[in-house]
Amino acid sequence: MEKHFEIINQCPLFRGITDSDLSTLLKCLSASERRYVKGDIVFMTGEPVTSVGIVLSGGVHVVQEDFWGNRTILANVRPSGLFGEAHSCAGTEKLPISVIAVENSTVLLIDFKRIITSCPSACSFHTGLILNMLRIMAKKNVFLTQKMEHITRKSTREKLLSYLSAEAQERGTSKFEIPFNRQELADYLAVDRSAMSNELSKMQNEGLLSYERNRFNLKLEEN
Amino acid sequence: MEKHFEIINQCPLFRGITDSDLSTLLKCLSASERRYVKGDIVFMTGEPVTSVGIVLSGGVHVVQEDFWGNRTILANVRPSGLFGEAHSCAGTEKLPISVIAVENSTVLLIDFKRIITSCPSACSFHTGLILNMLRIMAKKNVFLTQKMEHITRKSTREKLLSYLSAEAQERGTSKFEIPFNRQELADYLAVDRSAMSNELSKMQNEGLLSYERNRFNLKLEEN
DNA sequence: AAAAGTCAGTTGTTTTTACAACAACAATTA
DNA sequence: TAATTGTTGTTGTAAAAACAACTGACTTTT
Repeated sequence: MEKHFEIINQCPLFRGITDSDLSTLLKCLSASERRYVKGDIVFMTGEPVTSVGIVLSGGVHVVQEDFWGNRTILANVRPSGLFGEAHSCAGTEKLPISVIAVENSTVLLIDFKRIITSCPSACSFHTGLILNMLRIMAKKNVFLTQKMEHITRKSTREKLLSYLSAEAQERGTSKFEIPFNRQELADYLAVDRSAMSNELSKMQNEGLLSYERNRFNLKLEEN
Repeated sequence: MEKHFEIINQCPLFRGITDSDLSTLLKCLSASERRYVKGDIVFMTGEPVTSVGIVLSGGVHVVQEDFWGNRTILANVRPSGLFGEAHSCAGTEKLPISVIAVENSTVLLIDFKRIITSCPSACSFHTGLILNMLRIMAKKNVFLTQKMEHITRKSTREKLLSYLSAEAQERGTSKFEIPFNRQELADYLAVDRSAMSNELSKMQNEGLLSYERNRFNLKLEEN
């Protein structure tokens, strides 16, 4: 497992924990390293999940399969990436998703109870780990809430304005750059790219805003 | 503050904590009770937030105001309801939302740092509190992720199928009831009610599913 | 029992969006 | 430099969605 220490350290769950402590901590957590070959199922839909996973090598997909068998990839997790934290913490009884190895992979599994239960030897790292976990989920929460805010708007225009407005406010200026190209923005807002481009054009004509590539400028009134 | 103990106890943050302990705990947390008159601002957009709030009486709105001043109500928090937990935990520097008293209200504010920092007297409740917080955020996380999964679909049909499919899988049966009426479902999926009703009709005609009021039955193939 | 209210489905119309195809331009690579 | 690839904007068309208005079934209130 030692050879993966670098990867593990990059995982936000272990932020602030030194290499020398890591070994003790992992033992204390009874973390277990598992190998999967391409196509293997790490977590299975419908089953309960009690562990969080960290990809050490290879990669896994978080996928969802609907009633009719249509499969959607929800996430692509790469080395040092975390998965299953929300469900194992929330105590989900039937996983609504599956986790599948997309190539030969190694994964570190940690029983969630172990993370939140102080060990008999009262190792001081649990607290740090729990706080890391808290922060990870809080950030994801904020992210999802913001995105939801944009996506729940009915029209493309409203989605765009909601998103651009939020960017402007976060930066505290009406001139700003966005971290997406058009296709990425369209995917983020769940709309068609060309329709979105079109809507941007219209808004520019109407004097609501101006832009060039990923530089935007929001305008109050028409001036 | 004692008169609000019942309300506080109903807050998921204090789950598992007895009334007799509550008093000690609140003191340890330096929880402060604040009064607001209708229209007062509890948290202000653009400012950092370091506390979580619990509504004791009255009620607050979490609102978002965009660049052009259009206001949206994101949440309506009633007594025993929690707000600000994700942002105060994530360390958001500029709050993207405001919290406003919709009537004369009392609110309990707790500094987030106090929650996550073990007090000198090593009161044992912090751990419980932190775990409650973890679980609250994890559940919200799961909820948001699932909803996002449905809403990011482009067409009304896809949104419906994604949602209904998830319900069926969660219950482990193709016949189930949903906890929404049509208008609520339409709001949840961010689509127009009549258009949604229409789409449901079409799908029933096509033999994909059948329904009556809020009882649904998903069907494999046409049979 | 009548009246009012709620809820779901239906229809027709208008508006919006997706989709497809292409042109202009920029950036990258050979 | 030429060729290739990627990105953005534009246009036309077809499909989908929103919107508005109305019906009928069922509930609750008076």
